[in-house]
Amino acid sequence: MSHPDASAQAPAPTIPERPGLEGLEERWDATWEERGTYSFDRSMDRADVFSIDTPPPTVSGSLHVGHVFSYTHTDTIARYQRMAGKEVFYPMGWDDNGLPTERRVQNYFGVRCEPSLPYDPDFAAPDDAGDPKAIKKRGDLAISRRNFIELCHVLTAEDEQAFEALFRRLGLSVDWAQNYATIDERCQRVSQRAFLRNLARGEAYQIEAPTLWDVTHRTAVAQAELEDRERPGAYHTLAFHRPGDDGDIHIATTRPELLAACVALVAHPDDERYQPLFGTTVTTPVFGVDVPVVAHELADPGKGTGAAMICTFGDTTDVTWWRELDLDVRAIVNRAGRINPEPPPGIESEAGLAAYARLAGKTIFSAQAEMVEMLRETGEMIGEPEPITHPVKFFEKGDRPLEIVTSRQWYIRNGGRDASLRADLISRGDQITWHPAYMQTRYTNWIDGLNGDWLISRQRFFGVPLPLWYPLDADGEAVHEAPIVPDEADLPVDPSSDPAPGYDEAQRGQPGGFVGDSDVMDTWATSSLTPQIACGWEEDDDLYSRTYPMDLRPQAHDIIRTWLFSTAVRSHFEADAAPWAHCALSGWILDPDRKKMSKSKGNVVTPLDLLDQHGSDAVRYWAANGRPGTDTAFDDGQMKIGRRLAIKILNASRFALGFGAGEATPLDIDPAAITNPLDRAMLERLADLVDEATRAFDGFDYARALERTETWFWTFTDDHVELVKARAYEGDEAGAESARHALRLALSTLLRLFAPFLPFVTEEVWSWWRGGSVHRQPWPSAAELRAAAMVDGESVDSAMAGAAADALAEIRRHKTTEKRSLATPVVACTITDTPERLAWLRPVLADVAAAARATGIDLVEGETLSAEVVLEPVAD
RNA sequence: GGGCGCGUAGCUCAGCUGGCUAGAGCACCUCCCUUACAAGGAGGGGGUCGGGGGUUCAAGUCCCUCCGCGCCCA
Repeated sequence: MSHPDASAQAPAPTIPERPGLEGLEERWDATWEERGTYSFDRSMDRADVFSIDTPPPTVSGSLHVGHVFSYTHTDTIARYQRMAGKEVFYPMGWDDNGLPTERRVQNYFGVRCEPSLPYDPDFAAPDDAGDPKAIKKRGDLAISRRNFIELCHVLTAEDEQAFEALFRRLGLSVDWAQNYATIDERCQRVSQRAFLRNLARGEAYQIEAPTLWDVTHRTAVAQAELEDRERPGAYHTLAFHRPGDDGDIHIATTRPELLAACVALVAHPDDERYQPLFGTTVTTPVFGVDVPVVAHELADPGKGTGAAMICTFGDTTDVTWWRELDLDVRAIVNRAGRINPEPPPGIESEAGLAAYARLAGKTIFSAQAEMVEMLRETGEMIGEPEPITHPVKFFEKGDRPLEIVTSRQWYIRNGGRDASLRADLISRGDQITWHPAYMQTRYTNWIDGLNGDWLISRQRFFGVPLPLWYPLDADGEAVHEAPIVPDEADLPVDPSSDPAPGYDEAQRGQPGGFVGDSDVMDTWATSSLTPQIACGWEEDDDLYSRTYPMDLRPQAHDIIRTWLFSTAVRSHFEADAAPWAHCALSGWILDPDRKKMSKSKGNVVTPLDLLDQHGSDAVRYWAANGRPGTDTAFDDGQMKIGRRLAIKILNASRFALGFGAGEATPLDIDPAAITNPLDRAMLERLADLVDEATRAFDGFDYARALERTETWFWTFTDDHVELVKARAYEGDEAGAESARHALRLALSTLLRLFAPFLPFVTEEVWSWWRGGSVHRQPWPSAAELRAAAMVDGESVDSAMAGAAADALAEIRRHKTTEKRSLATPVVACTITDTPERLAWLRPVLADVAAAARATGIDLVEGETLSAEVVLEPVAD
């Protein structure tokens, strides 16, 4: 069964006198919506479906040129697959989950999320929303998490509409009935259900451990969210004391403020300077704490003095040392990024306690200054701090260096601690075809470099809550080892406002009662489930069976480590399968200075302006020229060329359809009428083009398909159209009909080849003379074209078309060189060429002569192509 | 420091498993209103394919090395 848009009757032709591009976007978007041109037909079998795991754009913010770029790539593939016979499942999602939205909602409404508050069903958005002055006056309103999330929906709904409008304008062939939003009820349900199943199977676990911590956002962050930034710092050389009078050991550190947290000194086992000291004890400066000297390969003999202090915890290496060397914990930094008021165990001397008191409560920054001051006072700092620049770990959305604090967090296994899972996930990569192929290396490398499991709990509000409660013992302490889980049928739940199963809300926080887990899940813990969400996992079995695993994941290459990898993890656990057959990694848009375009650099062009200025087809043309995986320069010159191409298609179509138009009967294409050798040679070449474009698209190389089609089309208009023009207008009946039917067949083919790239102009022209939507037509068939080019089972040599074009070009060259109009009649002409090429030329010579305005052309055998041309004398 | 990618005309880029004199578009110069299109057409100039070395009958293409740029990870 085919889509109704495919089979509609061809109308009587209506060809505008002066066709134009203006207004095509609005008109055709409305028509497609009305006809359901892109709606998914869920009666199709899995084998006939092509399903796309569309990236949900972050709704808090705006779409930029990069979105236009990469979403167009996917759309060209979607449109090709649809025409190639697949029913395309092409949903859109909105990513409204997470920090960016949270911040906007806080600021816009002047509210603060307080997860301990109960849900207030009567809460209404503050009247002074969007008025910063009024909000500042009244202060932030504390509201429950569920109320907070409701406000997020209010704000994101507006953005979602604007995003949809832009994507429609761009011509994405998305089925807008398949939308989802990562914070909507369905996504929360899927996300919580997947977590519960991970938990039940032992793939999710909680542990109290040192954790990377962002002190600004007061949340734990995962390895995938880290980035290194170069920051100024300084090596401070500190003197540790050996027992008795054995002298000092000097160590260099960039974080002297953590001296109070020092639990050991470390050096490389092969470092001869320190070998005698391993196993001995030294005393820390200022605090006078005894710490062991230990050996570990991660200590770098070339750095500083070769010895380093291990603090709990200054960086991830400290964590490794602490774990592998079984050291004490002496934590001094709290979750607000300040020094704890109470001294850690081990600081006992009066002087040590007094020194610690000077640090207590200070920020990291001022603690460092204070510490340096104390070291100076005691003379235990050697020389002056030596300024350096070094990489410091940051949360990618944070602006203060990460600290490490010990806290209880939830994790999902991802191979970071398990070699066999790691190997399984790496080999999942082999079940996916990567476009371009080298991107798989990044996936493999990322997994290889993992150093821990995936931390998914976040101490934030606007996310999917962890669906967990904990019983409280008789003292009112949470029993974390015995989490209470909801029934799947009750999902989604919010433990901060829903009571734990088997308990009454009144028991919340009471000894013997329960407490809800107040954490939410990492955004990626939801977006890693987009295939499950979009395909209706455990929600719509029928849809799921027809769409999952999906065919294509398109995405940007910078989130292979996050989105792509985490999706692979979830699918591995949930379906024991790779989530998709293909993934296509798009590049970035660079500005003309070859820098990545970004808002902060102020070089972003708004997409709507671009679409207004150049037209959607023209912008799509530019985007589709960006090859898969390749960064592409922003270039409005390319958009102008795209616009010119679209106009050329209108005009060429007007010519090709001009014969017999105006009559009340539809224009037909009768292959039997195509008898002229030049027409047949053209169709042979067109068949080659179809083969090439098809091959390119099958390899997801849309850019190549476009480039070949475009080149062919310009040659077609410059050469073939000029060569057949006279015959089409005034040739004998058979010759004229052959030209006209061949032109229509070529046009029908070209419109379909261009349709994935230029959906508006091709649909416009299609509507002049054909029924239904071009976007539901079958992809052109090279075999049909070759069949149409045959007469009595014989085909012609396509080289005839080239010979004719070359001969015509030779005559044109003479006219141009003599500065005459191309319309100048030729009174005598002799063409010399090889016997082989003359044989090609002979059957099509009449068209060449007519196009050259020559009364006749003589042929002479020779070595190479040349022409002697006598033009009509210039009139006096 | 490790991994990946890139470097071809002034600009943006094609050039696939090595094979005619290295291509396209834009820009530039000259010419042409020709009944689809002047938002067009015909022609022209412009490149030691980042440097060096190697394999080969043959290298922009394969190998090594160096230089420069970008990204990812330490």
